[in-house]
Amino acid sequence: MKRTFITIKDIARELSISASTVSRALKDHPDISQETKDRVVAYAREMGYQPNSIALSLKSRQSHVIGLIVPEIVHHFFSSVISGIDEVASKAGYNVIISQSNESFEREIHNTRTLLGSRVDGMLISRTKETVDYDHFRHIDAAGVPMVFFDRTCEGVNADNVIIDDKKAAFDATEYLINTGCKKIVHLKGPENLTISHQRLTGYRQALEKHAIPYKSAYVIEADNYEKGVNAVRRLLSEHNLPDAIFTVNDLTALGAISALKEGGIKIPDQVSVVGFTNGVISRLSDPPLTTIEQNGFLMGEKAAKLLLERINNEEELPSRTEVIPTKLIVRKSTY
Amino acid sequence: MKRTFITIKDIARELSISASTVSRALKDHPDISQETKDRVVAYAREMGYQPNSIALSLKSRQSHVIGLIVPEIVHHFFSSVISGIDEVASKAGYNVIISQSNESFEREIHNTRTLLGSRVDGMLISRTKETVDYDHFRHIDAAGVPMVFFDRTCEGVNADNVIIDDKKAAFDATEYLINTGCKKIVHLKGPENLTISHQRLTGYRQALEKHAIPYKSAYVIEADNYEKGVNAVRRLLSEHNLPDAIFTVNDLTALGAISALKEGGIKIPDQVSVVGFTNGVISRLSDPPLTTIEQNGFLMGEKAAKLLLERINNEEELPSRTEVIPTKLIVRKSTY
DNA sequence: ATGAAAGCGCTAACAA
DNA sequence: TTGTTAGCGCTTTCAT
Repeated sequence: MKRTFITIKDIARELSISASTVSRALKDHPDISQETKDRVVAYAREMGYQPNSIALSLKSRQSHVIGLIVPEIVHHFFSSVISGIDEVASKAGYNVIISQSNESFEREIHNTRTLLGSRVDGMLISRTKETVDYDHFRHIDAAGVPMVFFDRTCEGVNADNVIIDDKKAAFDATEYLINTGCKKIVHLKGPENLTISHQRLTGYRQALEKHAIPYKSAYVIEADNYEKGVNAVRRLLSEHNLPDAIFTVNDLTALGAISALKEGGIKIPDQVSVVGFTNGVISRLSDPPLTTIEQNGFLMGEKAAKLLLERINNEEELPSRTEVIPTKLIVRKSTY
Repeated sequence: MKRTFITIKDIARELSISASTVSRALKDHPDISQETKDRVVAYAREMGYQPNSIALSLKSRQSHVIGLIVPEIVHHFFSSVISGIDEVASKAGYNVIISQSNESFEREIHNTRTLLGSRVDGMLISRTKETVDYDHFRHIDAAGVPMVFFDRTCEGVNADNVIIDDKKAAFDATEYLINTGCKKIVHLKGPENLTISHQRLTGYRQALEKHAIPYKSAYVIEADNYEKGVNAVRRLLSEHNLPDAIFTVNDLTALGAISALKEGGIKIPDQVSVVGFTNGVISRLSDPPLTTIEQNGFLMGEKAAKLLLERINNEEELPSRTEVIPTKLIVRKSTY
């Protein structure tokens, strides 16, 4: 299977003109006579000439490629982000090279090296949970390649960040529960070592505080996946410690909670309201449909790509910016 | 923000040797003295030298990049495929440029052009539902760029295909329904234009035939998303034409069907059994959990990438191959 | 209006 | 053992 790409030289030889004339004719340069242009364009089209962007990249020192590193592709949130990135990038004439770190620090480092070798014009990164050392990112910056972090930021690295306001989102969710009459609100929180867990917990506490509801540590339980959600709620039920609302760190955990509640014969939302976080596909389709926080991954991807393109196309050093993607409470049938 | 990449020339100048010596030293060429190698390697490492793969690509006429076109990234099945592709590609030293067609024929054509321009070494494609004309794919073949289609194939195009045994999977699903006592089995099928739709319909028919259940065209309705699933079943209900089972072309449609059944007060699976197709995350979490066909996207991605790499690394023309990924019926609570 | 030549970063055949 | 040269495909001064 051998490649058969026609080049500018081929066209030049065939039409007995020089390569530079062909090049100019192809880009409608004013110096070239209409007749020559017509001949060149006609022949190029006939032969299906496709400019070699590798040669262009080498010449212009611009690859028109954006490097992307995500922890996992198979994840509704991240794939939404990727989709948003692709949308903006392709419109601007950029290609996207994708790579996943699989939450492995080693792989993340390897990915940055590869992308640097590919001379990507910029990188979009969501770091792994493991990543605590940012030298590889500083190295990218030192090479003069702009970066934008999304969802998971890196303090102290010269780059833009795109995040959501976790604290406010959690506050909104909790306040909504309070406003619909709930007083005993359990929070199923995320792992200690993630910033989002803290932020969301803080938003929850602030809402309670505002409405003079005492904070009870027994009502905050670590659970961030389906199974843990099931177990946490089963325990509450067995202790006859039924709350009137549950606010979870993500949708899957909420579904686990709902499953355990149903199992215990508890009516949702009549006896217990449930609010999730993310607004993934599943939240719309669960039974009952889940009230949740919309965390717009597509928008985050679009925004991150736009910030990156701005940086790429700006000669001057821009100051580090942090963009906050708005969230929204989506009320469905798991609450009043 | 200006790029600061060090080149072989820079190293050569600094060490007062020629560029070719540096090049050879860096790849441990036997001709070069150990001393020179040491100096070069040390300096290169110190300066963080990263070979410019664009220059390498131009020289070697190999980009080590695979082009990927999917209809939609935000889709559990496709993101699984992408993940599998990335796994194999990155291990083999290939990058993946991703692009989505958004089920638009125009965009698909545009994507193929762009990727061709990028001189990708091969393409992995799942075409849009709209695509009926394959000239743009033939053009890729004419350029000598190998292709592998996955999930959605293109008859008459010189390429490999990776599919699942849709016919058998549909047969298995339908026969399972029959074996659990169902006789009036509705099939919500996919669009005419996709081979998978036909295959799944055929499997459904063959199962009926085997068990001497007459095929009724009124029981086969085109519906391939949530809303259409809802509508199709609502119509059946309003016509008092309740089946005892529904087999759908994908999970989302099944959930739509379930939603409409619940709305009509129909018990699942007591009155109607439901079987989906794909085994995405949602199927495990729906209420009731959905019986479905496991369609291993990750494996499909891995296989497709492997076939493509084989083609890329083989000079000889290989015959068109079709690889079938095994499926499995996952029985949950939406059936007996 | 067109052509010749140089160069982007790298490799490899050929010289020395 | 190392250097010189040419060339991958293209653009772009600088001639003509």
